[in-house]
Amino acid sequence: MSPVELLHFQQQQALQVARQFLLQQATGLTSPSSNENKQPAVQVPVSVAMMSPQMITPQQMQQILSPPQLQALLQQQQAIMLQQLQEYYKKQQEQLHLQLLTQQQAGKQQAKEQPLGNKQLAFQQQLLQMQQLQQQHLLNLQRQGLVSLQPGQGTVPLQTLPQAVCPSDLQQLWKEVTATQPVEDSIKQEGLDLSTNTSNSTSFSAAKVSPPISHHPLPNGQNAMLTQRRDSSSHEETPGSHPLYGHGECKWPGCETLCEDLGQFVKHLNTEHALDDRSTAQCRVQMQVVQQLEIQLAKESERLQAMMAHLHMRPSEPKPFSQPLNLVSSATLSKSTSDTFPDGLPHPPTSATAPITPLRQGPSVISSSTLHNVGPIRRRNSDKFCTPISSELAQNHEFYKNADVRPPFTYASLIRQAILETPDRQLTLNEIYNWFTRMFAYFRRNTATWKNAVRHNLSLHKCFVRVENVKGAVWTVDELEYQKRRPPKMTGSPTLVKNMISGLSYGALNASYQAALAESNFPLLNSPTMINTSSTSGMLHVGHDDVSSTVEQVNSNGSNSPRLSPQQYSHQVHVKEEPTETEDDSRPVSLMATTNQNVTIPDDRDMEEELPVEDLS
DNA sequence: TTGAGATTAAACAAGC
DNA sequence: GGCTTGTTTAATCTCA
Repeated sequence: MSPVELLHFQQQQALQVARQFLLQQATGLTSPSSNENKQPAVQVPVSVAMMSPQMITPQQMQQILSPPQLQALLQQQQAIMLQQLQEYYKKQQEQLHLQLLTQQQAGKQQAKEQPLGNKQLAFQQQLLQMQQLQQQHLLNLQRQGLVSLQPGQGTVPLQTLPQAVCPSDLQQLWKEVTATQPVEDSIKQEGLDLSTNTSNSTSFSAAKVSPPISHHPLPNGQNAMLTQRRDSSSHEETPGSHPLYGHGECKWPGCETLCEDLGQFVKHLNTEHALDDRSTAQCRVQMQVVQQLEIQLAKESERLQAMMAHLHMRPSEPKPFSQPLNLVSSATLSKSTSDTFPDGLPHPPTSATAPITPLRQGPSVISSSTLHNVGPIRRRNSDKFCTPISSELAQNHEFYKNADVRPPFTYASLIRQAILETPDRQLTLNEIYNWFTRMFAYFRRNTATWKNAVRHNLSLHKCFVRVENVKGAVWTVDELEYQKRRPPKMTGSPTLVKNMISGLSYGALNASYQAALAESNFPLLNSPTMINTSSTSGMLHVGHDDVSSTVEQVNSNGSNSPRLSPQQYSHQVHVKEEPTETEDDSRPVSLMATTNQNVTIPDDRDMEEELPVEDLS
């Protein structure tokens, strides 16, 4: 993208931001209910609210444009925004004045009964509010650096500017106003005195001012650039530009005094809008306006969150379901989710549903980047990063049970989980099938496919040991083999190791959600299902199963080596008798056949004796 | 680009 | 013979 294109793009963005704000302002002004809302104000950073989602980050801009270009760009944006805002406010003022005149004429007929019509007063108040809204918005813009003093304003006595009042000063003003004048009086005074300028010549003292532009850093780091731009001596902007000065007249609420140039305006500002009861009352009203705006913003934000929650959670869809943990795709969604649900976790679905998608979908339907279940993406994050599948299933049990979403786990991990969930750590093939269908809606169809896969996995992986008992053949898990089967891949990666330490390495989980899950996952890591104490599956590892279980965590813990952890290593020494590729090569049968033959023995006792014998071989 | 792992499909055998 | 269970191979896909 060339600088010219970027410039144009930025201008469009600035226009869009201005339009969005104007729309919000219009909504707030025309909404009668907004004035009735007396909820506590919610502090919402306007800089965030104003941020356009598609806005290019300052880092990107800095990479593309040179500092002078950036300065010119920002100045252009601000000029456009300011111009649009001023035009809008002027139109609003004209419209309100028109309505006011109409009401005044109508009010004259009722003047005998009501010296001052309520409607007229309401209009006046609305006009006042609108004007103060304009001022407040300009103040906000300036505080954020979106609108700044123009280069030519370097001569302006900044201490006289109303936006120079810092919050503490406003609080002081507030105290003064509340101590001297009731709110109603101040409003009424403003309402009746919109076009008069009767203030005295008291001026702001330097002690009561703060720097003209507060140094709230913008979230995207634009502060530095804007500061730099303020020091710039460039151009373009007409020197006679001021937030309260436009179209040759004073924009102070209710003033509209014509000023030929900025100097005259400044003089007018110092004399007519100095610190007095009237100005403090205006500040007080302005604070109320701000409060209402914040309430309105809070309402709109809440509405937005509800909309997003609706669109993502689809509660009214015929197949509602909650998203599993790793469905949260963005910080925004995460925020909305956490706001919607106090526990910060997606709530399980409340109703059983039919399969969401009849299509065969990729395992990683639940990746962070793919919120929706589309695309044959495969990602078995559980195996890759030793995901505590038990915790995942525990937290999203209802989801997987009802939603036709393929679980993001490998067949092997699912089979292992099914086996480990049983008290005796063993399952027949049919019981494994039942566990799959019971736990996952996804496995209630295409049975031939996934059952074949289950059988294939059971036979393929050495970690699954077939044991024949009196009831027939059952499958158990050799935890050690399971760990050996998948050596850690996070070799030397501090980040991954760190994630593993936390036990939250869902891979697809975003950082915020990982943080939210931290507490809930740790206890689950120690859940009984994660501790393998089965004597059956343990075979020769009786007494080591806890270690084996620990290995899963210890592995995650710190070993930055692809080799086994100390526990595993000692284990490996101890169980070196287990079939290895070399040993199998010397055998006439395959590894799997050997393993299975070794363990497919009449009873556990023989089985336990078998392997030490193999050790000797 | 490549290798490893996972998935899917299929063939085949054994047992009931 | 049909079904289930179990084994094995091969092709394909995904990801690091």
